[in-house]
Amino acid sequence: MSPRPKLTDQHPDLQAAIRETAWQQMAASSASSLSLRAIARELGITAPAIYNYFPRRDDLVTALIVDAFTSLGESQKEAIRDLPEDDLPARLSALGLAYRVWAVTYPQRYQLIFGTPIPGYEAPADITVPAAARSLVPSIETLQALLTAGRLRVERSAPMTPELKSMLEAWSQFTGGNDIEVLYIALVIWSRVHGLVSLELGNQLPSFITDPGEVFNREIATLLVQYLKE
Amino acid sequence: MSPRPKLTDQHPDLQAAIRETAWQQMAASSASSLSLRAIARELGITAPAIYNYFPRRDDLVTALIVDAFTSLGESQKEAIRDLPEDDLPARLSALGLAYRVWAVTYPQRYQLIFGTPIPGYEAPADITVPAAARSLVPSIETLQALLTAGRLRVERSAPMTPELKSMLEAWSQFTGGNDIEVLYIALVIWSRVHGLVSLELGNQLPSFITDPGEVFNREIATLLVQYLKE
DNA sequence: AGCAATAAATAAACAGTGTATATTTACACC
DNA sequence: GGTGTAAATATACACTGTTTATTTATTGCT
Repeated sequence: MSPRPKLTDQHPDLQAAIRETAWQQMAASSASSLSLRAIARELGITAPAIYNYFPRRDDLVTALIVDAFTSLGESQKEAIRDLPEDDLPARLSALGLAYRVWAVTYPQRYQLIFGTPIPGYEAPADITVPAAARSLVPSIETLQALLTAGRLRVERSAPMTPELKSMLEAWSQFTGGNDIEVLYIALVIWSRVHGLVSLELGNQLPSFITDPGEVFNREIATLLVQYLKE
Repeated sequence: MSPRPKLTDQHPDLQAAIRETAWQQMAASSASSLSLRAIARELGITAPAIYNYFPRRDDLVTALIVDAFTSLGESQKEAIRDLPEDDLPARLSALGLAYRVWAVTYPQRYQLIFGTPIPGYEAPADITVPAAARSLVPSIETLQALLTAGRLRVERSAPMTPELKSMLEAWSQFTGGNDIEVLYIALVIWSRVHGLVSLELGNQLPSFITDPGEVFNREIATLLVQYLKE
């Protein structure tokens, strides 16, 4: 085999092909089974060739994480696209349910983002945190609309310390003026939804919970009861 | 070196020494840096020698996971030991706060249990799930005591489907007759606490949340407001 | 058109991993 | 005191990510 294949012989977009093959292999077994050599074998190239597109394995992993976050963000937008803009409770509920559906549908993407399946890999926070924040946008917008409509119940929370308030205010300045109570509730709702999904996918729920979706659905319904009024 | 060292020359309890060294190395770097060969080097033995104590690497990992769950359970018991038995809100709060303190103190143990840091490792649910359930016992007992004292607010949750009810009843039968609403609330409180801690340790919280403990503390306080009455 | 520069691949090698096999030897027991 | 067993070693295999030097297709310049 010649050291450099003719343009016509090789993949049109090897960079994308590598990512795609990586996803295929992670779907076939688990997120931790990512292997540069295996990807190279599948694509009919040698392992070092990948280094032209991803200087280190970690760069490939980071690219995959961005892919996964994008997929999550899309699914969140999708979830409320066909719902009437004024049915805010329905939209909030749909966002929560869609989070779990996405995670159960693509467990590898979920594990890649929220687990730590790649040994020695440390996610660059400057890339992953904004990507994560982007997928939170639909919930933040919905909660803000609820507050504006006077339908968000904020009085049933414990008081905020000045420290908490100032952190949330910094965040608010960044998002362009969301109410800090909106940001807080978005954060804790996310973490509630995330917590349940994380335990479900990690097989950590008590074995009696044969259908975690049942618990999840009730928790979403309870969220509405706890945080919405009227 | 002779194929078998004299008893006086070797570690008194090699099995324990292997686990201990594994913890040391995971603490030194990360949970994913577990390596049989590195452990063997540290102990002055060869890698295959470990197979006398753990037939596969996964068996060592499972033993470590049990260790970690035991540590978590101890810390939960410890958290309420010195609190008066009748101050149930204080006990519930202490259990929640102790969960995070434990996780932040021993991130490797936490990652080992709830992350998936070991490639290709699949936890045997028949071992890990009971271990996880054991560390839930203190919260379940506290919530049950709250219900008995008429201080648990159960009316602010969404209704249960028959399916959910029957799963919880099976669980109740196993724990020896806890109220199913107690089990449900224990589960969702755990998942709420777990969700926040998981995002904090995974560095997934928005960068503005410079002190996640602040969010956590308010969430524990809010939990008390939402689920306790009087 | 021809030549130099660049870019993208290969080949080979290194250090590391988990694991299987065969071999050696210290210990325990009859 | 010999025998059997158990616990270690030595060796080897197949894998991993990564580095280096080498080769060659493509591109740009004169």
